[in-house]
Amino acid sequence: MAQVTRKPVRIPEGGAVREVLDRIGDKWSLLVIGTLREGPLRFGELKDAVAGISQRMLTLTLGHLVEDGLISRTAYAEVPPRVEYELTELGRTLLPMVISLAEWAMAHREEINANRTSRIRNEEDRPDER
Amino acid sequence: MAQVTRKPVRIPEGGAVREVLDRIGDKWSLLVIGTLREGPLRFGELKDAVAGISQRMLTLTLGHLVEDGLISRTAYAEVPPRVEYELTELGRTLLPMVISLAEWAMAHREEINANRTSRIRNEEDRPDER
DNA sequence: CCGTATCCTGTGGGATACTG
DNA sequence: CAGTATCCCACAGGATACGG
Repeated sequence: MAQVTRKPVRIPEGGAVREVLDRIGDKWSLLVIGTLREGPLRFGELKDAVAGISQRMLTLTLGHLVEDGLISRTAYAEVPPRVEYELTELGRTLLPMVISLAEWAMAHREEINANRTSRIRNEEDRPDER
Repeated sequence: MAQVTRKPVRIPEGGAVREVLDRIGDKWSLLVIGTLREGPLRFGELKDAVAGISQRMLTLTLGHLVEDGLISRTAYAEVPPRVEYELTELGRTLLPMVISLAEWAMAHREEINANRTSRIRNEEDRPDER
């Protein structure tokens, strides 16, 4: 997702979709939201739960989501600092889709992989058909 | 979405979600899929319907989606070439989520924008609080 | 009309090191 | 523990021109 830098893009009305996709359609947002479905989590817990995410990206992603009002951030002034992130009302309205998407992903992963590798094999089998 | 270049990323099991998100979570895939909800469309029609997409990206996106078996491509050997794209069975199973997502986007766009701009204003009001 | 081939830039995002 | 600060570059993706 590059060069979205607020182009003119008049976009009749489906623009709203683009706009929101530019927000939650990045590499980690949906994953983070889905991870918070059970309840609040600390920074470190999220880091562990969302496998593969870097500290930097978790910070940034959380920042955006808090900014957009999808999750809330609560910092407890304790000795080892503790910060908890939790879905807001708004964030929770997004949850059903995230969960559906995740389930769809799990259910059809194999099929998609099969499709694409079979197609690749077909192309490789005919070295020069152009 | 950069450097997804098939990292090792062991990811316990939510990896399936990452994998699928890497496919349909790009800038245009969901938009294209949503646009095909009514039925088959020609290349040019898609280009017009998906506001803002470049010819190149439409070609690439369609290519991936066909590869993954989410949409089908039918070329008619006519004088001005005609090519139609249509959701496959698999692709249609994804439609409910895409539509929900789009509706959610339209419904909450304002709210999200309000959240973020109010926050930005707060920061700007205090020019030097660092 | 439907692409494909190039070229080129912006930026997403990882790695690493440092603070309160 | 929970970030911030830098550095850095692979690559998404726009613009443009050409081809069947």
